[in-house]
Amino acid sequence: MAPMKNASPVGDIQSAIRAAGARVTPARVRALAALRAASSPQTHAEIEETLAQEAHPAIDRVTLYRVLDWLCSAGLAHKAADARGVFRFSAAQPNVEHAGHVHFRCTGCGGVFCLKSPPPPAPALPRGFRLGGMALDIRGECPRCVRAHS
Amino acid sequence: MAPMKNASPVGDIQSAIRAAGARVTPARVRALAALRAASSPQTHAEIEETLAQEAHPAIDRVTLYRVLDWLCSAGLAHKAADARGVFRFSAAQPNVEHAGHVHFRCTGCGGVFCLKSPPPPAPALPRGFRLGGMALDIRGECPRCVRAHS
DNA sequence: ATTGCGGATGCAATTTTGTTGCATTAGTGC
DNA sequence: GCACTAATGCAACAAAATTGCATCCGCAAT
Repeated sequence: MAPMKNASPVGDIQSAIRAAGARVTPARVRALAALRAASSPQTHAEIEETLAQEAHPAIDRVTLYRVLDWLCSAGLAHKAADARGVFRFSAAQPNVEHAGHVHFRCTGCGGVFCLKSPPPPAPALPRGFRLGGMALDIRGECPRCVRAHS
Repeated sequence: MAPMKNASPVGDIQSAIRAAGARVTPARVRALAALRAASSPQTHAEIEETLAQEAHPAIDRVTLYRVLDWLCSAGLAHKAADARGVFRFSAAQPNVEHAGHVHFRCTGCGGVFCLKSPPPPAPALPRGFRLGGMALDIRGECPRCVRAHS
């Protein structure tokens, strides 16, 4: 099993959730704790199984989906599809500002890494086009997957 | 819709399939032709819809899955999960380099436009990371949708 | 503490995406 | 043309993710 190294104090988790302007519920606390304790990006099923072994009341499948999506929209987690096409969730590293830099997505494990590089300037658009948003998607393999793959 | 510029001669496709040591069937020819004509990696559903509009007998959903997987195992196509977790297929050995320009996706009509702008330089990666690909996804509205929307 | 509001949850049902089994069809070499 | 078998089509299945709605509970005002 994955070693549980980075267990966050419950207080940190609660204040992180509260700081995002939402209610502190068991589902959110436990899901975020599981994400932070995990040593690699987890699928919904893996998180569900982890939480099921916790001697607390089980969390509904759908609720877990919604909690995970909320964590992402709150900036507390990242969501990315792995090589099999299933979503993997990982805890966002605290103290990192997520505007103004680029994300690297590992196609092997689905992990998201923050690069120091600033985002590129928007290219010139032809007449009439209206710019909505821009996403520089860098894909590749993280060091661990590079080793495991060979 | 995306313009169909890069249609391969049917003979090329047939010999490519034959060279892979397999039978030349309508499903394989049409699927590979659709992939080569596409201006961006296509999902199974998109390819299916494209082929359905072709006034030929429809190709079964499962057959298309198997054909696409076969094209990949034969080295004629590539398969990769996109950000939504859906597999996208693209023709291998592209005569058209799709790494040499940027795509603009209209959030209104879903159309994809190829911009002339060169892609930004790849940011420096930390040690151990292997760069797989880079996609600058620009979203917004195309001129027609800008007019229709206001 | 009590109460009320609305966000959060649980449950059922549905959609989307992809796979497996098997009988039938059709491409290819002869 | 004929036979052999890869390839197809159909049905059923399975996994992953979403939607609708009634109920519950965190939390702030009282």
